[in-house]
Amino acid sequence: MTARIAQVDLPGVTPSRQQRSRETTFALLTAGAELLCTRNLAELSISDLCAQIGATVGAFYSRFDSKEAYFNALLALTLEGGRQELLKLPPAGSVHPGDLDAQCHQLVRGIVLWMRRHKGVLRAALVRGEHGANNWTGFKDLAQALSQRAALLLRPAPHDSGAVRRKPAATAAELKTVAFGVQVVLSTLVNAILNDPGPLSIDDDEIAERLGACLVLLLRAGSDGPAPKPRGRPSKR
Amino acid sequence: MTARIAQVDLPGVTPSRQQRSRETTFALLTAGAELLCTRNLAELSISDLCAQIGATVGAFYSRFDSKEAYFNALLALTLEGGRQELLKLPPAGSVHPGDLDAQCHQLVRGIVLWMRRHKGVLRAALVRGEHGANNWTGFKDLAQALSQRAALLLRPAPHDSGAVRRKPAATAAELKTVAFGVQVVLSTLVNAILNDPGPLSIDDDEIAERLGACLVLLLRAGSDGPAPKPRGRPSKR
DNA sequence: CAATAACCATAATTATGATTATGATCTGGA
DNA sequence: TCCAGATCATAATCATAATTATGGTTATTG
Repeated sequence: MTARIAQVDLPGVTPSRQQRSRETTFALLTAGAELLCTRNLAELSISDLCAQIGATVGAFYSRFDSKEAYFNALLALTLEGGRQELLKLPPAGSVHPGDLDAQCHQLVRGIVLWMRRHKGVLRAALVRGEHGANNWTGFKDLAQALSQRAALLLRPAPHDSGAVRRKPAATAAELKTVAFGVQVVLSTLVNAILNDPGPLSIDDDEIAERLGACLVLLLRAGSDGPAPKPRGRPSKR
Repeated sequence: MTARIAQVDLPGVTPSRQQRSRETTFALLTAGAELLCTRNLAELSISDLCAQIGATVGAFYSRFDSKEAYFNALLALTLEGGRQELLKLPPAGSVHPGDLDAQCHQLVRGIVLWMRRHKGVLRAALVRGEHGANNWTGFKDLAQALSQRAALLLRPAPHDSGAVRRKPAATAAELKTVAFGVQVVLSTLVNAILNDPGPLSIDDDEIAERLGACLVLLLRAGSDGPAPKPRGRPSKR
């Protein structure tokens, strides 16, 4: 999404055969991402969008099959960028146990920075009610990938330090703890983008601090202590 | 919202002068809450809504000024009910320090149960992009009230046990910690309602367990240890 | 430098659903 | 019981914005 005015090959997007159309396609996508910081998807009319870049609806429909296809493309590109960027966090593959704290903070901070940069598209996508699941699965995939990433924080890669004090593989319970931690972190950020309930907003650096710390607490509590004391009957999932 | 077919006096709602209309008003509100579990607000057409209860659009518009007024009323009633219900949680006003754990769990569980029961309206309200702030402020108020409530958990009411080991009033830092904890809990639940990202959904009892435990961790960490170690420059707010 | 296909602008068309107009039918108080 | 509202049903409006139709303009290619 940054600078590559390269081909965009996605369903519902007419492939460009000339440089000109590649540019309008790109311009439309970029302008949309920008405008979605203000309006939501329903409020973003095709003609507004086109006016923004000095084009007309005719141009739009010669590039995209429909408004939905357009937004799907925009979202797909955004998420793909996110995958690229986030899955290299935290940078170091193997860490010393003591680094858990720093690594968590770094991971969360990376997520926050990415989300800030894509507020508009993310909000629009998250708000889009029901419809085809095509939409939300992309998020789930990303979240799951992040979860796996975070699991590595807890249990460094098997071939790591010589010490063999812990089993190399994380237990199922630990995996669930990690997944829940990621759910909490992402949910808080998503809600900050959607509703900004306060006290901390997505643009406060402190939100990254606190969520990082929160993740540390959850991971630690889940890995040494027993599972959070069960009450009531067992739940599903 | 439960059984009182009493007057509903809200802006945009025409006051009923006959029993009949009181009933249709109530039926419309109830049916809307139900239908919103499936569709979102945009997908809920007035005629669908009316068909649902065997009425027609004429009836609707003789009760409500507009669709927006209708939903505002629905939301207002829902939130009012929430205030009534949630602000009596946790039941005991004064608690022993050791009860923090149990109280947190109870508070969170209460919130979860309430949210489950109002999924539809809550989702619709949360999804409603931008527009007049009339909407979201209701939530903020509730969240803030909950926050104060939670603050009491941390620091029991001043006139409590004879022991004077802690200052009776919570520090500003502690209040912020509490507010953040509430933000995390509510955000996770809101996102569970909106997007159900997993692993835990709003209908899993385990989500209440884990969030309760999470709240405990956050409160404890914030009240004894120093604030989460600051890195980078200080943030706003 | 044509000729042909891409590309795009303009001006309809269409679909949807909220809102209103109009007149019947009901209700509660006298 | 009877009637003046109150309430509701039906059938138009209206507004909005997505989508299409049509034809002109621009780029590639032989």
